[in-house]
Amino acid sequence: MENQSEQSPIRILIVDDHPIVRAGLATLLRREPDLRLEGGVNSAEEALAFLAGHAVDVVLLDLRMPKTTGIEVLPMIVANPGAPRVLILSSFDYEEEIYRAAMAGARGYLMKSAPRREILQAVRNVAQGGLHFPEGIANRILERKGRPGLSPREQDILIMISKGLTNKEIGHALLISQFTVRNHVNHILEKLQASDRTEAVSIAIQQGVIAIHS
Amino acid sequence: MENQSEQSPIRILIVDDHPIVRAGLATLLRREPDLRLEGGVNSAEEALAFLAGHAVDVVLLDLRMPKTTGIEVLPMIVANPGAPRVLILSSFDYEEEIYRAAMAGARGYLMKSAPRREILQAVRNVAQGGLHFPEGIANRILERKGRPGLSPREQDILIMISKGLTNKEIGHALLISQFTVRNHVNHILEKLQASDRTEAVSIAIQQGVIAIHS
DNA sequence: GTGACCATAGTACAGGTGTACTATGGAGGA
DNA sequence: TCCTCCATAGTACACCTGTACTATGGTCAC
Repeated sequence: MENQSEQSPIRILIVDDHPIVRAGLATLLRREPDLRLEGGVNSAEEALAFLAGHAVDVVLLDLRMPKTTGIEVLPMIVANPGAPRVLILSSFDYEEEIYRAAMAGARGYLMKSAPRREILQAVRNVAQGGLHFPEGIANRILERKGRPGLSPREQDILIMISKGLTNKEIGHALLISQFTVRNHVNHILEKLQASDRTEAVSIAIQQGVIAIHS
Repeated sequence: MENQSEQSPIRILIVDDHPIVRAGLATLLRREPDLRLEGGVNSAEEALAFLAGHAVDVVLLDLRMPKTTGIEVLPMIVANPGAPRVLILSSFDYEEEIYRAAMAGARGYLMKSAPRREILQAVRNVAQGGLHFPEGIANRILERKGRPGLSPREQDILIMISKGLTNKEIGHALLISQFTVRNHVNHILEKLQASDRTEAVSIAIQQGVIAIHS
């Protein structure tokens, strides 16, 4: 595990549902003698199947994919000892997403808009056991660590708020009192530092706390 | 303008701030004998500069870019006669974005997750003067055509709503009465078919009517 | 110039929201 | 055990919101 470039190459799997991105990464990685692209798949399911049959050092994982998302397979990939290191590739820097990825065992986080040089550096860095989280993001994660996250109940309620339901309607739907709902709402406002339910939804979508429903 | 593949190749410019995506597209396009990649730039400004000095048939344009966005340069690219055809490349299918791109003169709209085959087909289609909007999207645009869009004033107010301001605060900031603000809000709710201001923000972010502020 | 839309301003009222409290019971960590 | 967090439930009150109206003046297209 010292100088990989003169020993065995770093074996890489790309997991991304965008053919263009897979092709771009493949082109980039193939130029490097110390890196070997073992495969590219377009879903979380295929990634698990591939990993069952191939030895891989680093998985480049897209977070936003149809069906099973990157954040969902991440724990399954890194679970057993000797598992590949996972480097997240994302289009966004939604804090919540980065935070969850870090907590779920990702070894690094890269924006797809990163320059080629940084991508190669991150792959090598992660392969050698390092962590690669971009400048500033680490700080933001630490900031967030102090603040508590939303509880499951609070998340449920926030999603219903984003759909325009009133406290009374939410209480009815969840079979709890509207007063309880109001308490949860107040906690949500505190935690997100929002001044009202509308700003809370805005912040939550922005931070990736709740998904943008289509 | 008949059979391009046996005459001059289709000249292409890629405008995208993601190096990986540019590399992937370049790899894809270079394999095709009837397509010629003239260049790849990473911002709207560079695109205009490039187009001033090079003849190009098709521009592959990313909508989401830092500084000037794709939607902003689009009119500048297609303005003069003999201008290249523009094919939008987006990561999303936000209706509002597609609609605005179509209205601003784009000849096609592609998701980055589209298969390679479809991308090549779209490029050739657009180069020959055709339109390439994916299934379903055309219908959704037509549906939307019936509905009026938000007026500039309404957009201003919606953005302030998303930041948690009350009607009174918005009125004060915009130097108008809170009653006027309330009227605008009601029009926003009608137009977006939202049940309250919170759902309006949720819908607006989802549709790309207002940006996700960072 | 007539109609359509936009931006402005107002009134009246029912009902929802946010704040500030108190309170209980369960789960889990130190 | 004690403390914290979570989920639950309630009261009281000031204020905000959404609805339903009316109304005026400007712009722009037909």
